[in-house]
Amino acid sequence: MLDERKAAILRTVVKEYIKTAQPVGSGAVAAATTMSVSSATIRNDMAALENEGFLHQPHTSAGRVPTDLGYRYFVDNISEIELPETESIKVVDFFQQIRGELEHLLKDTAGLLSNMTDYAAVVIDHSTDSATVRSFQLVSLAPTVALGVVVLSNGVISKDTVQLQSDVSEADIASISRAVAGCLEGHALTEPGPLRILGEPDLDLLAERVLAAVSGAAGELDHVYVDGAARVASSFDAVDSVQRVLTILEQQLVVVNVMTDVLDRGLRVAIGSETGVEPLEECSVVVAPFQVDGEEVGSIGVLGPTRMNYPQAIAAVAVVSGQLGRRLSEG
Amino acid sequence: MLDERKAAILRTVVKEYIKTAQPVGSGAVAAATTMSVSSATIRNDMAALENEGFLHQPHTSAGRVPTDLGYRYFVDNISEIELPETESIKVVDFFQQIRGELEHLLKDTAGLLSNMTDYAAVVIDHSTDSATVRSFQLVSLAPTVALGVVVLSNGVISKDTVQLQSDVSEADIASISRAVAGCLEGHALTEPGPLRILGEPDLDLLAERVLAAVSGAAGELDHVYVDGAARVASSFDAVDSVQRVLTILEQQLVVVNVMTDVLDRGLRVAIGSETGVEPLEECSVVVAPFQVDGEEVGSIGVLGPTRMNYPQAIAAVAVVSGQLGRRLSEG
DNA sequence: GCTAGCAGTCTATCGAGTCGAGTGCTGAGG
DNA sequence: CCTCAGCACTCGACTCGATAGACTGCTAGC
Repeated sequence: MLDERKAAILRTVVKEYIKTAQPVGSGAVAAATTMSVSSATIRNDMAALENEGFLHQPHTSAGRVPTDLGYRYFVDNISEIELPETESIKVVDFFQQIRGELEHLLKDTAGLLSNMTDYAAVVIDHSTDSATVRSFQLVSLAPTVALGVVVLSNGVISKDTVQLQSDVSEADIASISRAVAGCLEGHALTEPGPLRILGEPDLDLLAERVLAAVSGAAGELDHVYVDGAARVASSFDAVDSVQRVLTILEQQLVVVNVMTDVLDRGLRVAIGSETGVEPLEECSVVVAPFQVDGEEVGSIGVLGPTRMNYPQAIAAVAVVSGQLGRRLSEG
Repeated sequence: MLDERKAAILRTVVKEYIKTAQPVGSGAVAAATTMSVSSATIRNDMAALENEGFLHQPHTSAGRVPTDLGYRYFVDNISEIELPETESIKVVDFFQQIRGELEHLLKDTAGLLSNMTDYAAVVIDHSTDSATVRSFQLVSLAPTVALGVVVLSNGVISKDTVQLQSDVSEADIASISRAVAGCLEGHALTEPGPLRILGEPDLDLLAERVLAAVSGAAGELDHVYVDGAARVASSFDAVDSVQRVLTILEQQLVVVNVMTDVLDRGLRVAIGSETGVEPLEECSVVVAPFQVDGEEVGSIGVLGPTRMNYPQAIAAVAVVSGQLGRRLSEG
């Protein structure tokens, strides 16, 4: 545990470093706080903080830079999480005015969050896991290809093509369609009801395959929306850092894993190596789940440099996730 | 017009610069060619080439760098467009093995192209404009919200939500659904057939609104797939160049405009400012349309630095667009 | 028309020297 | 025991001058 003064010093070092991106010296800390101690005292404490692993000195005669541990202490002790009112109003307005498909809403939410924070933003939606099927239809595309189309209660559509070995008549397709629809409608896609027997072995087999294909496609339904990837570029000064991060951001699977992982560990913020992904060592992630009708159905987050404006990012993520949940609960 | 030797010199300068990213001197040109002239002669020609606008000298006592005009001459006079056989085989294999939805196919095609060239790749699909409707269904989502779902002959789904003023019974939704389906099925989404009159003014009005909404959504169907955006990072050495380019790549509308623009002007390659977009001044674009059954239904392209390996990129784009068209024509 | 040779130009690099920011330590004072 | 002014020290950043090297343009001879 840190005594109060050291904690204050650590806080100011982090804040200053976030602001200036330059190593922070004892003089700068003395100037930036209202503390009535001299820079010499601060120097002693900073040396101690370095020993304890919270700060790092790039070289003698340079100021200090926070370590991941330093940032960690900082975010664990943030008291005031507040967004300037103009910002919160922007968010509320955004969710009041937005109309249209769920997909667009989520994409635009990522855009909003990225805009507010100036980092890359991610929205992950698995509300589809718990949505119920409103309609199912099997549509014949080509002589031996059919497409199963599922409409879910949240307006999302899931589909999967099914290869048919031999020609199947339109009438048979229709009856398979009805049978599968019967066992899906009203249920979650992953938990279909019993499949009504059609009587013809060929068709029953096909119906089962269709059902398996369609409910199997449910796994792909973790929809991911990334926006503002370009913004992370300005946070780094080495081109290859930028490339590493962008490469990760392009792999949506990795992004999803990182975010769910962080949430599973009960964290809201993952700093540097805490992300668990080596190319993100210079990055931090701030996440929050969002809820619809009390149930967690997705998560949103931002990804930026470890030298991130945590209070602002945490506040933005919190407000947006709250408002997004509210908006989605309204339908 | 350039005499043969100057042309050869320009070619080598471009090739060397593409390879090394360093200004190319007369000595390097002499060493890289089989020409039996001395560096002094080459010097004279290079000075002339600079006067004519094909080369640029960053400063006295530096080698020369191609201008956009120099690249233009180079690409206009590329003779052998050939991909190493191993590469072409990779492409053919790729299209033989790939299965599944059109969307995944196109996304993976972008991935393939990016992989081959090491630049960002773009695939634009407007095959949906000419696809015919296989099925239409109106699904009720909430008391006053319904979703029109269109399944097209290429397996693509288009949808649009429709707000209903008042409660509409399930039976009425079904009859609207049938009416709209009747006038859409078998037609292109943009050219529906006549709408069957239901007799009830309220429902007819609603049916028209649904039809308008659904065929209006067709405009959004220009599907764009971008892959390998991260790769462009390594092509530049200034972080803000990277950011400018990435910002453009994130705006799919701009990307589509640039690519269709280039094709409309009858070009296959746009170099630097030829792209018509200011942030892409340091970039070049190589595009090709792809055809299904003889009809152009989309385009693919790569985006990289002006210092691009044009022969390789042009060859890759050509081969991939050809194979993609062939694959899609097979169904 | 070509080219060897040469003088001239400009960059990149290196070392020396200086500046300044910031440190750690010490010793005096509360 | 804590605080702090003072001081010597360290080390990166910047400047300057000199040097080396990469090219060039020009000239004069073949």
